[in-house]
Amino acid sequence: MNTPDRSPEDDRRDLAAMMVPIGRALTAGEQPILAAHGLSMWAYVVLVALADEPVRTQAALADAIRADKTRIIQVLDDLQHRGLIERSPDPSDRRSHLLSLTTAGQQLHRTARSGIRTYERRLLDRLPPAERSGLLGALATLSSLSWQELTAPGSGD
Amino acid sequence: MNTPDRSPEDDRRDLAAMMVPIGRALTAGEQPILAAHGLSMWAYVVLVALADEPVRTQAALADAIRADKTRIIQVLDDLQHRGLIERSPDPSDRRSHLLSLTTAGQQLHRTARSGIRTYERRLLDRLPPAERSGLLGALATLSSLSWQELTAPGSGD
DNA sequence: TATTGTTATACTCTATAACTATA
DNA sequence: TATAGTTATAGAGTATAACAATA
Repeated sequence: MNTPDRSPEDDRRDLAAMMVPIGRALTAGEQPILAAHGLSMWAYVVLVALADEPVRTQAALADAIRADKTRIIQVLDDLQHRGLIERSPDPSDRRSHLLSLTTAGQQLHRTARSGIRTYERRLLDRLPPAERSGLLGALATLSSLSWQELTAPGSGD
Repeated sequence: MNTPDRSPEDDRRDLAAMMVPIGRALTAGEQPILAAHGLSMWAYVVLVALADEPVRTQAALADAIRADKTRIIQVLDDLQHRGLIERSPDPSDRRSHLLSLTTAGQQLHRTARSGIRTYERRLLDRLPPAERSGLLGALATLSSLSWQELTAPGSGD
């Protein structure tokens, strides 16, 4: 049995062992920025999800942000009471609520997102340009892959 | 107030919004590989931490892997019962246990790590070379930063 | 019968407090 | 008294089950 070829790249920590702690740090870094606007992480995720276009049901929203439908109810309650989102009963199906941002919600989303971008820019400035653009490109590419492709690549995807 | 300059890079999802789900997927992708060797994620993390050199106390190990000292006890119990690690009482201070891998533990670590690398290689093969090397470089750079530098970059670090 | 939204419950993971044995 | 390891307990976050309203 020969020693397999090892590229220099192989002498590194496992991907998840680097990615997960960095993700935790990013979350921790965003937290005070969001808290300054009275937003929890889930509340911000909801604002982001509704920013592009309204969503027809709470279940669809939960699905889109990979959350449990029971988990976002209190988040939606709070956002609604603060006038940041609207829950309009669908006249054609009174079971479901059309979810959309109010003007105040749109503004808060833009403000919070801007704060997060400033934070991210400061962090990314510590990376050499090639790493910075490679990271952003790789994250975009990986984000576009399905769960199956991410968790079992090369096995019939 | 003018519209601020926006580079094309700014038209993307938030870093954490991409990094955290990818980290979860990587963890999920590793899980069956580890389970095939009877290893939990924490058990694997312990093997990795002990692979380079023994650790003098359980508290120091917990610290090194960012775990609570109470959390790794059952993991250590299991690894010890399976003959993968040794807990040798320190003769000079019988409160503490020197932790080290047995030969079987070293072998299992190498085997599991190799399986994980194969998985990661298949996934990384889906990335263009520049993204792949940029990602690995960026993850290494970011991993080397302190918590303070990651969560509050540019504010006196 | 199935689905939307909701509430109540249980489960998992993690952290805190309290104990023992050594020092 | 302080520390290493352990056990027991409590807390946060999450998912599951059960319910009422509507289709």
